[in-house]
Amino acid sequence: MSISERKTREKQEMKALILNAAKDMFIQEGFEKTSLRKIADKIEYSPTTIYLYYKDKTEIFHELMEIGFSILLNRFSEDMKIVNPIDRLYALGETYITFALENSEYYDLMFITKNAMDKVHTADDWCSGKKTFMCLQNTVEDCIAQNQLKSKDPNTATLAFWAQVHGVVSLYIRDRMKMFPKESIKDIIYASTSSIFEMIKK
Amino acid sequence: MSISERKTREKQEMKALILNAAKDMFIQEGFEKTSLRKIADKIEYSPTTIYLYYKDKTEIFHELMEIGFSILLNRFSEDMKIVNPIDRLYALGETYITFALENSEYYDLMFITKNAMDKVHTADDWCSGKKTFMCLQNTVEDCIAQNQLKSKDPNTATLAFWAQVHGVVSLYIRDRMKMFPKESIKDIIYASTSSIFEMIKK
DNA sequence: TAAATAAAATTAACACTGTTAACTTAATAA
DNA sequence: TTATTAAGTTAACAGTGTTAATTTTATTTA
Repeated sequence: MSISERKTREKQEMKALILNAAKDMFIQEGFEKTSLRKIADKIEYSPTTIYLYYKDKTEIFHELMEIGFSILLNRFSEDMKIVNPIDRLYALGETYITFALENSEYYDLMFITKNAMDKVHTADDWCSGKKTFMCLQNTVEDCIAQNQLKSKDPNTATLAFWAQVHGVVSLYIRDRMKMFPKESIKDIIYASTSSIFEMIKK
Repeated sequence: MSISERKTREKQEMKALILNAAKDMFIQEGFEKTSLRKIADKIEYSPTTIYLYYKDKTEIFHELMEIGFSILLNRFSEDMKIVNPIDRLYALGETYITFALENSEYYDLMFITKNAMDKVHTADDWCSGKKTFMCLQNTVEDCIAQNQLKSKDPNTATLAFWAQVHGVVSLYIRDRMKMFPKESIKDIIYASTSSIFEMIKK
């Protein structure tokens, strides 16, 4: 039985090899500019070999997306230990922004890239994606339950907070902040979010 | 001198013909999936003819972006007549969201699409883009001057407000709101923004 | 160990893409 | 009417994702 074990292990290693090469190129060049032939070149295999391990290009993409979400979920898990809901909410926001600025290409394909959600249907896909969202939603609900937020409706409050942090980092990542002083952009990003935070809490 | 006049007019008409065909396809299919050959097919010209009127594919794209900004600027101009700064600010936010929901492909290429800003350098490009931003910035400054906002810093306040509306519509446009009840998404979008608005004003 | 089978990887090919160069057709000027 | 300029087309290049057929390699069976 050890031969089939090795086989599955080798299959896993090959998938990892492809994924790793793809990751580097996605991060540097983006999804569209990264071709399967370039990935194949990098790992010194023929382009079609990739199809023996991944159904198509988007499947590689989705696996990277899952990795991104598991990284973010990991960082969120630390914040979830904070007992006071409003402090927890603030920590989640800061973690979110820091993750986006440090892993902008991951963030890009998780929250911005077009058509990434096309084939996300089953509950199994998008799993850690939903979990990260639940961290935020539960925290907002806790805040409301403990009367720490001005808003009473969990849905609108969750979206408002998420939209705030997503808005600011996605404008930055997609290069729409040219009208702000370049040297202090990151400061402004954090400052604008924490100023909003001060206003939404009681 | 009337022949050269006609020539320049015909050139303009041809550009408009291409742009119009491209617009429809961009709006329905997006930038990447719209090929020059398909555009050429639609207007019944050969693909290379397009190059006699536009430098490359991105130049068509940028002209569409300019059109989008001029539409938005037009709607903003109406709001700018409102004398009370805080009312004006609220109107701008609502106009922004409505524009984004009604013209999502325009919005997409104006504020989300990757690399769209690559060749935007000169002050002449991006002109109405900057003007729309100035509407928001000036209004925020007016609000602060009249002590109608809790925030004192124009930069962070402007970004915070913009990020709020951009965040919410871009999550919607790029299909990241599957966890919200589908039938009431648009309501939640407007509700979350106006709830934030109530909190940032004095 | 040698032949048969299964798995892994490759080459060739298809139908696309944006873009350039060379050629043909139509319109203007001499 | 001929020479010149402009407009439009065809052919071609280098690239893309993907499929089918083929070869190479590894494993199993006789």
